[in-house]
Amino acid sequence: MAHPGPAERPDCAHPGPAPHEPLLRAPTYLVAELTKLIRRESAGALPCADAAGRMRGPAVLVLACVAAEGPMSQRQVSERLRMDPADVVSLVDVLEERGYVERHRDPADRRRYRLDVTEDGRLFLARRREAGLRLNQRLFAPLTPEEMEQFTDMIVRVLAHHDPRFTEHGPSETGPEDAA
Amino acid sequence: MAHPGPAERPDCAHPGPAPHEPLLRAPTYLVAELTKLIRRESAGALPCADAAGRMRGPAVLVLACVAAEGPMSQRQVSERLRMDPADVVSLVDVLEERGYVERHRDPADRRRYRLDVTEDGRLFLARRREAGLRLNQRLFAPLTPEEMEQFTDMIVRVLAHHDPRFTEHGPSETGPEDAA
DNA sequence: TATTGTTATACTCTATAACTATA
DNA sequence: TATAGTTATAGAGTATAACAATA
Repeated sequence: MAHPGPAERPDCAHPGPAPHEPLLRAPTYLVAELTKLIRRESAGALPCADAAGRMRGPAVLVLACVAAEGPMSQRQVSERLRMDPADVVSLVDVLEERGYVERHRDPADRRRYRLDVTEDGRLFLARRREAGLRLNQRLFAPLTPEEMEQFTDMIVRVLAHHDPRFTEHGPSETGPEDAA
Repeated sequence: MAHPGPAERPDCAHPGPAPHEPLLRAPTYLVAELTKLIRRESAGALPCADAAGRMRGPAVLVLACVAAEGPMSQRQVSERLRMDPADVVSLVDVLEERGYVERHRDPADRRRYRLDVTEDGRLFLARRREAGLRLNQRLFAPLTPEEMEQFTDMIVRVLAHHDPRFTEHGPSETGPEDAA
């Protein structure tokens, strides 16, 4: 075929450039597209350290959480990361199998585990973090460092407005209702 | 009051409002959290116009695309929205079933369809768009209009750097490699 | 285009076991 | 003790979205 252009649209010469205008300014659409871009660019760019290719986003998140906040229970992980407790189970399974965390029963409350990061876990996390920095540089190359700062600040502010996890000083009493 | 706030634990150093610092500044993590927030806030806030609850994100996207850029083929839709052609099929099925678009064979090339939006389709889109605006106001309440503008601009710039669909004047020859 | 199937993620529901509080 | 209520984990199952293989 000669060209894949629209047959009967003389005013639209180019085959597939930009998505339609109204969407181009819809923040939720843009965030969704950005997420898809991140997914595409992340593929293969981050160490997964697993023949089966596990150790993806959520698993790394759990590992980072335990590494940063010290020994904690699975319940606490699920609260910090706002993940479903049911999903944390299998993620910790993977981490434990890889030797990145260890499950010990908490003697104070034997219902819960005490998750401990291993040295291997910290090593993996360090490698992953470095790869993440390179990825970010590539991903957000068009933004100046100041803009990058503004960008993350704005997201944190939006998140904090709806989610007490992102407030500076712990869960506050003010919520989304204030400005709604 | 159903705040899923972290449980107060006297034996834990700081019972833990905010996720750990390194993550708090990682843009890709923040974007992922923002996406989850959008999902949560969107639930029930947008008209789905379907007993089965279809007409979700992707279907509306396809409808908006056809509505904004005029009659086009499914292949063109998949290119504009960077969706898998296989997924466009079932989305158009839903839209057709709802009476929002019509499939006509393109007389110029009978292999492809010519998708046309119906009046019902435009009506639904208008309602949906209005609900979307209200949702955005609630979602991004902490940002000033200027910041909102900067925010969307920055995302578009980042997207354009990796994806020719988002360049102003159609697919250009310059790509991510230029500044990488 | 269409069909079929796979995978990742997020969420729902239920079950079991261990804890807490109280009579 | 006994009883009831709560919490931590586990497991099965569902829904959406992205994607691969093939007709």
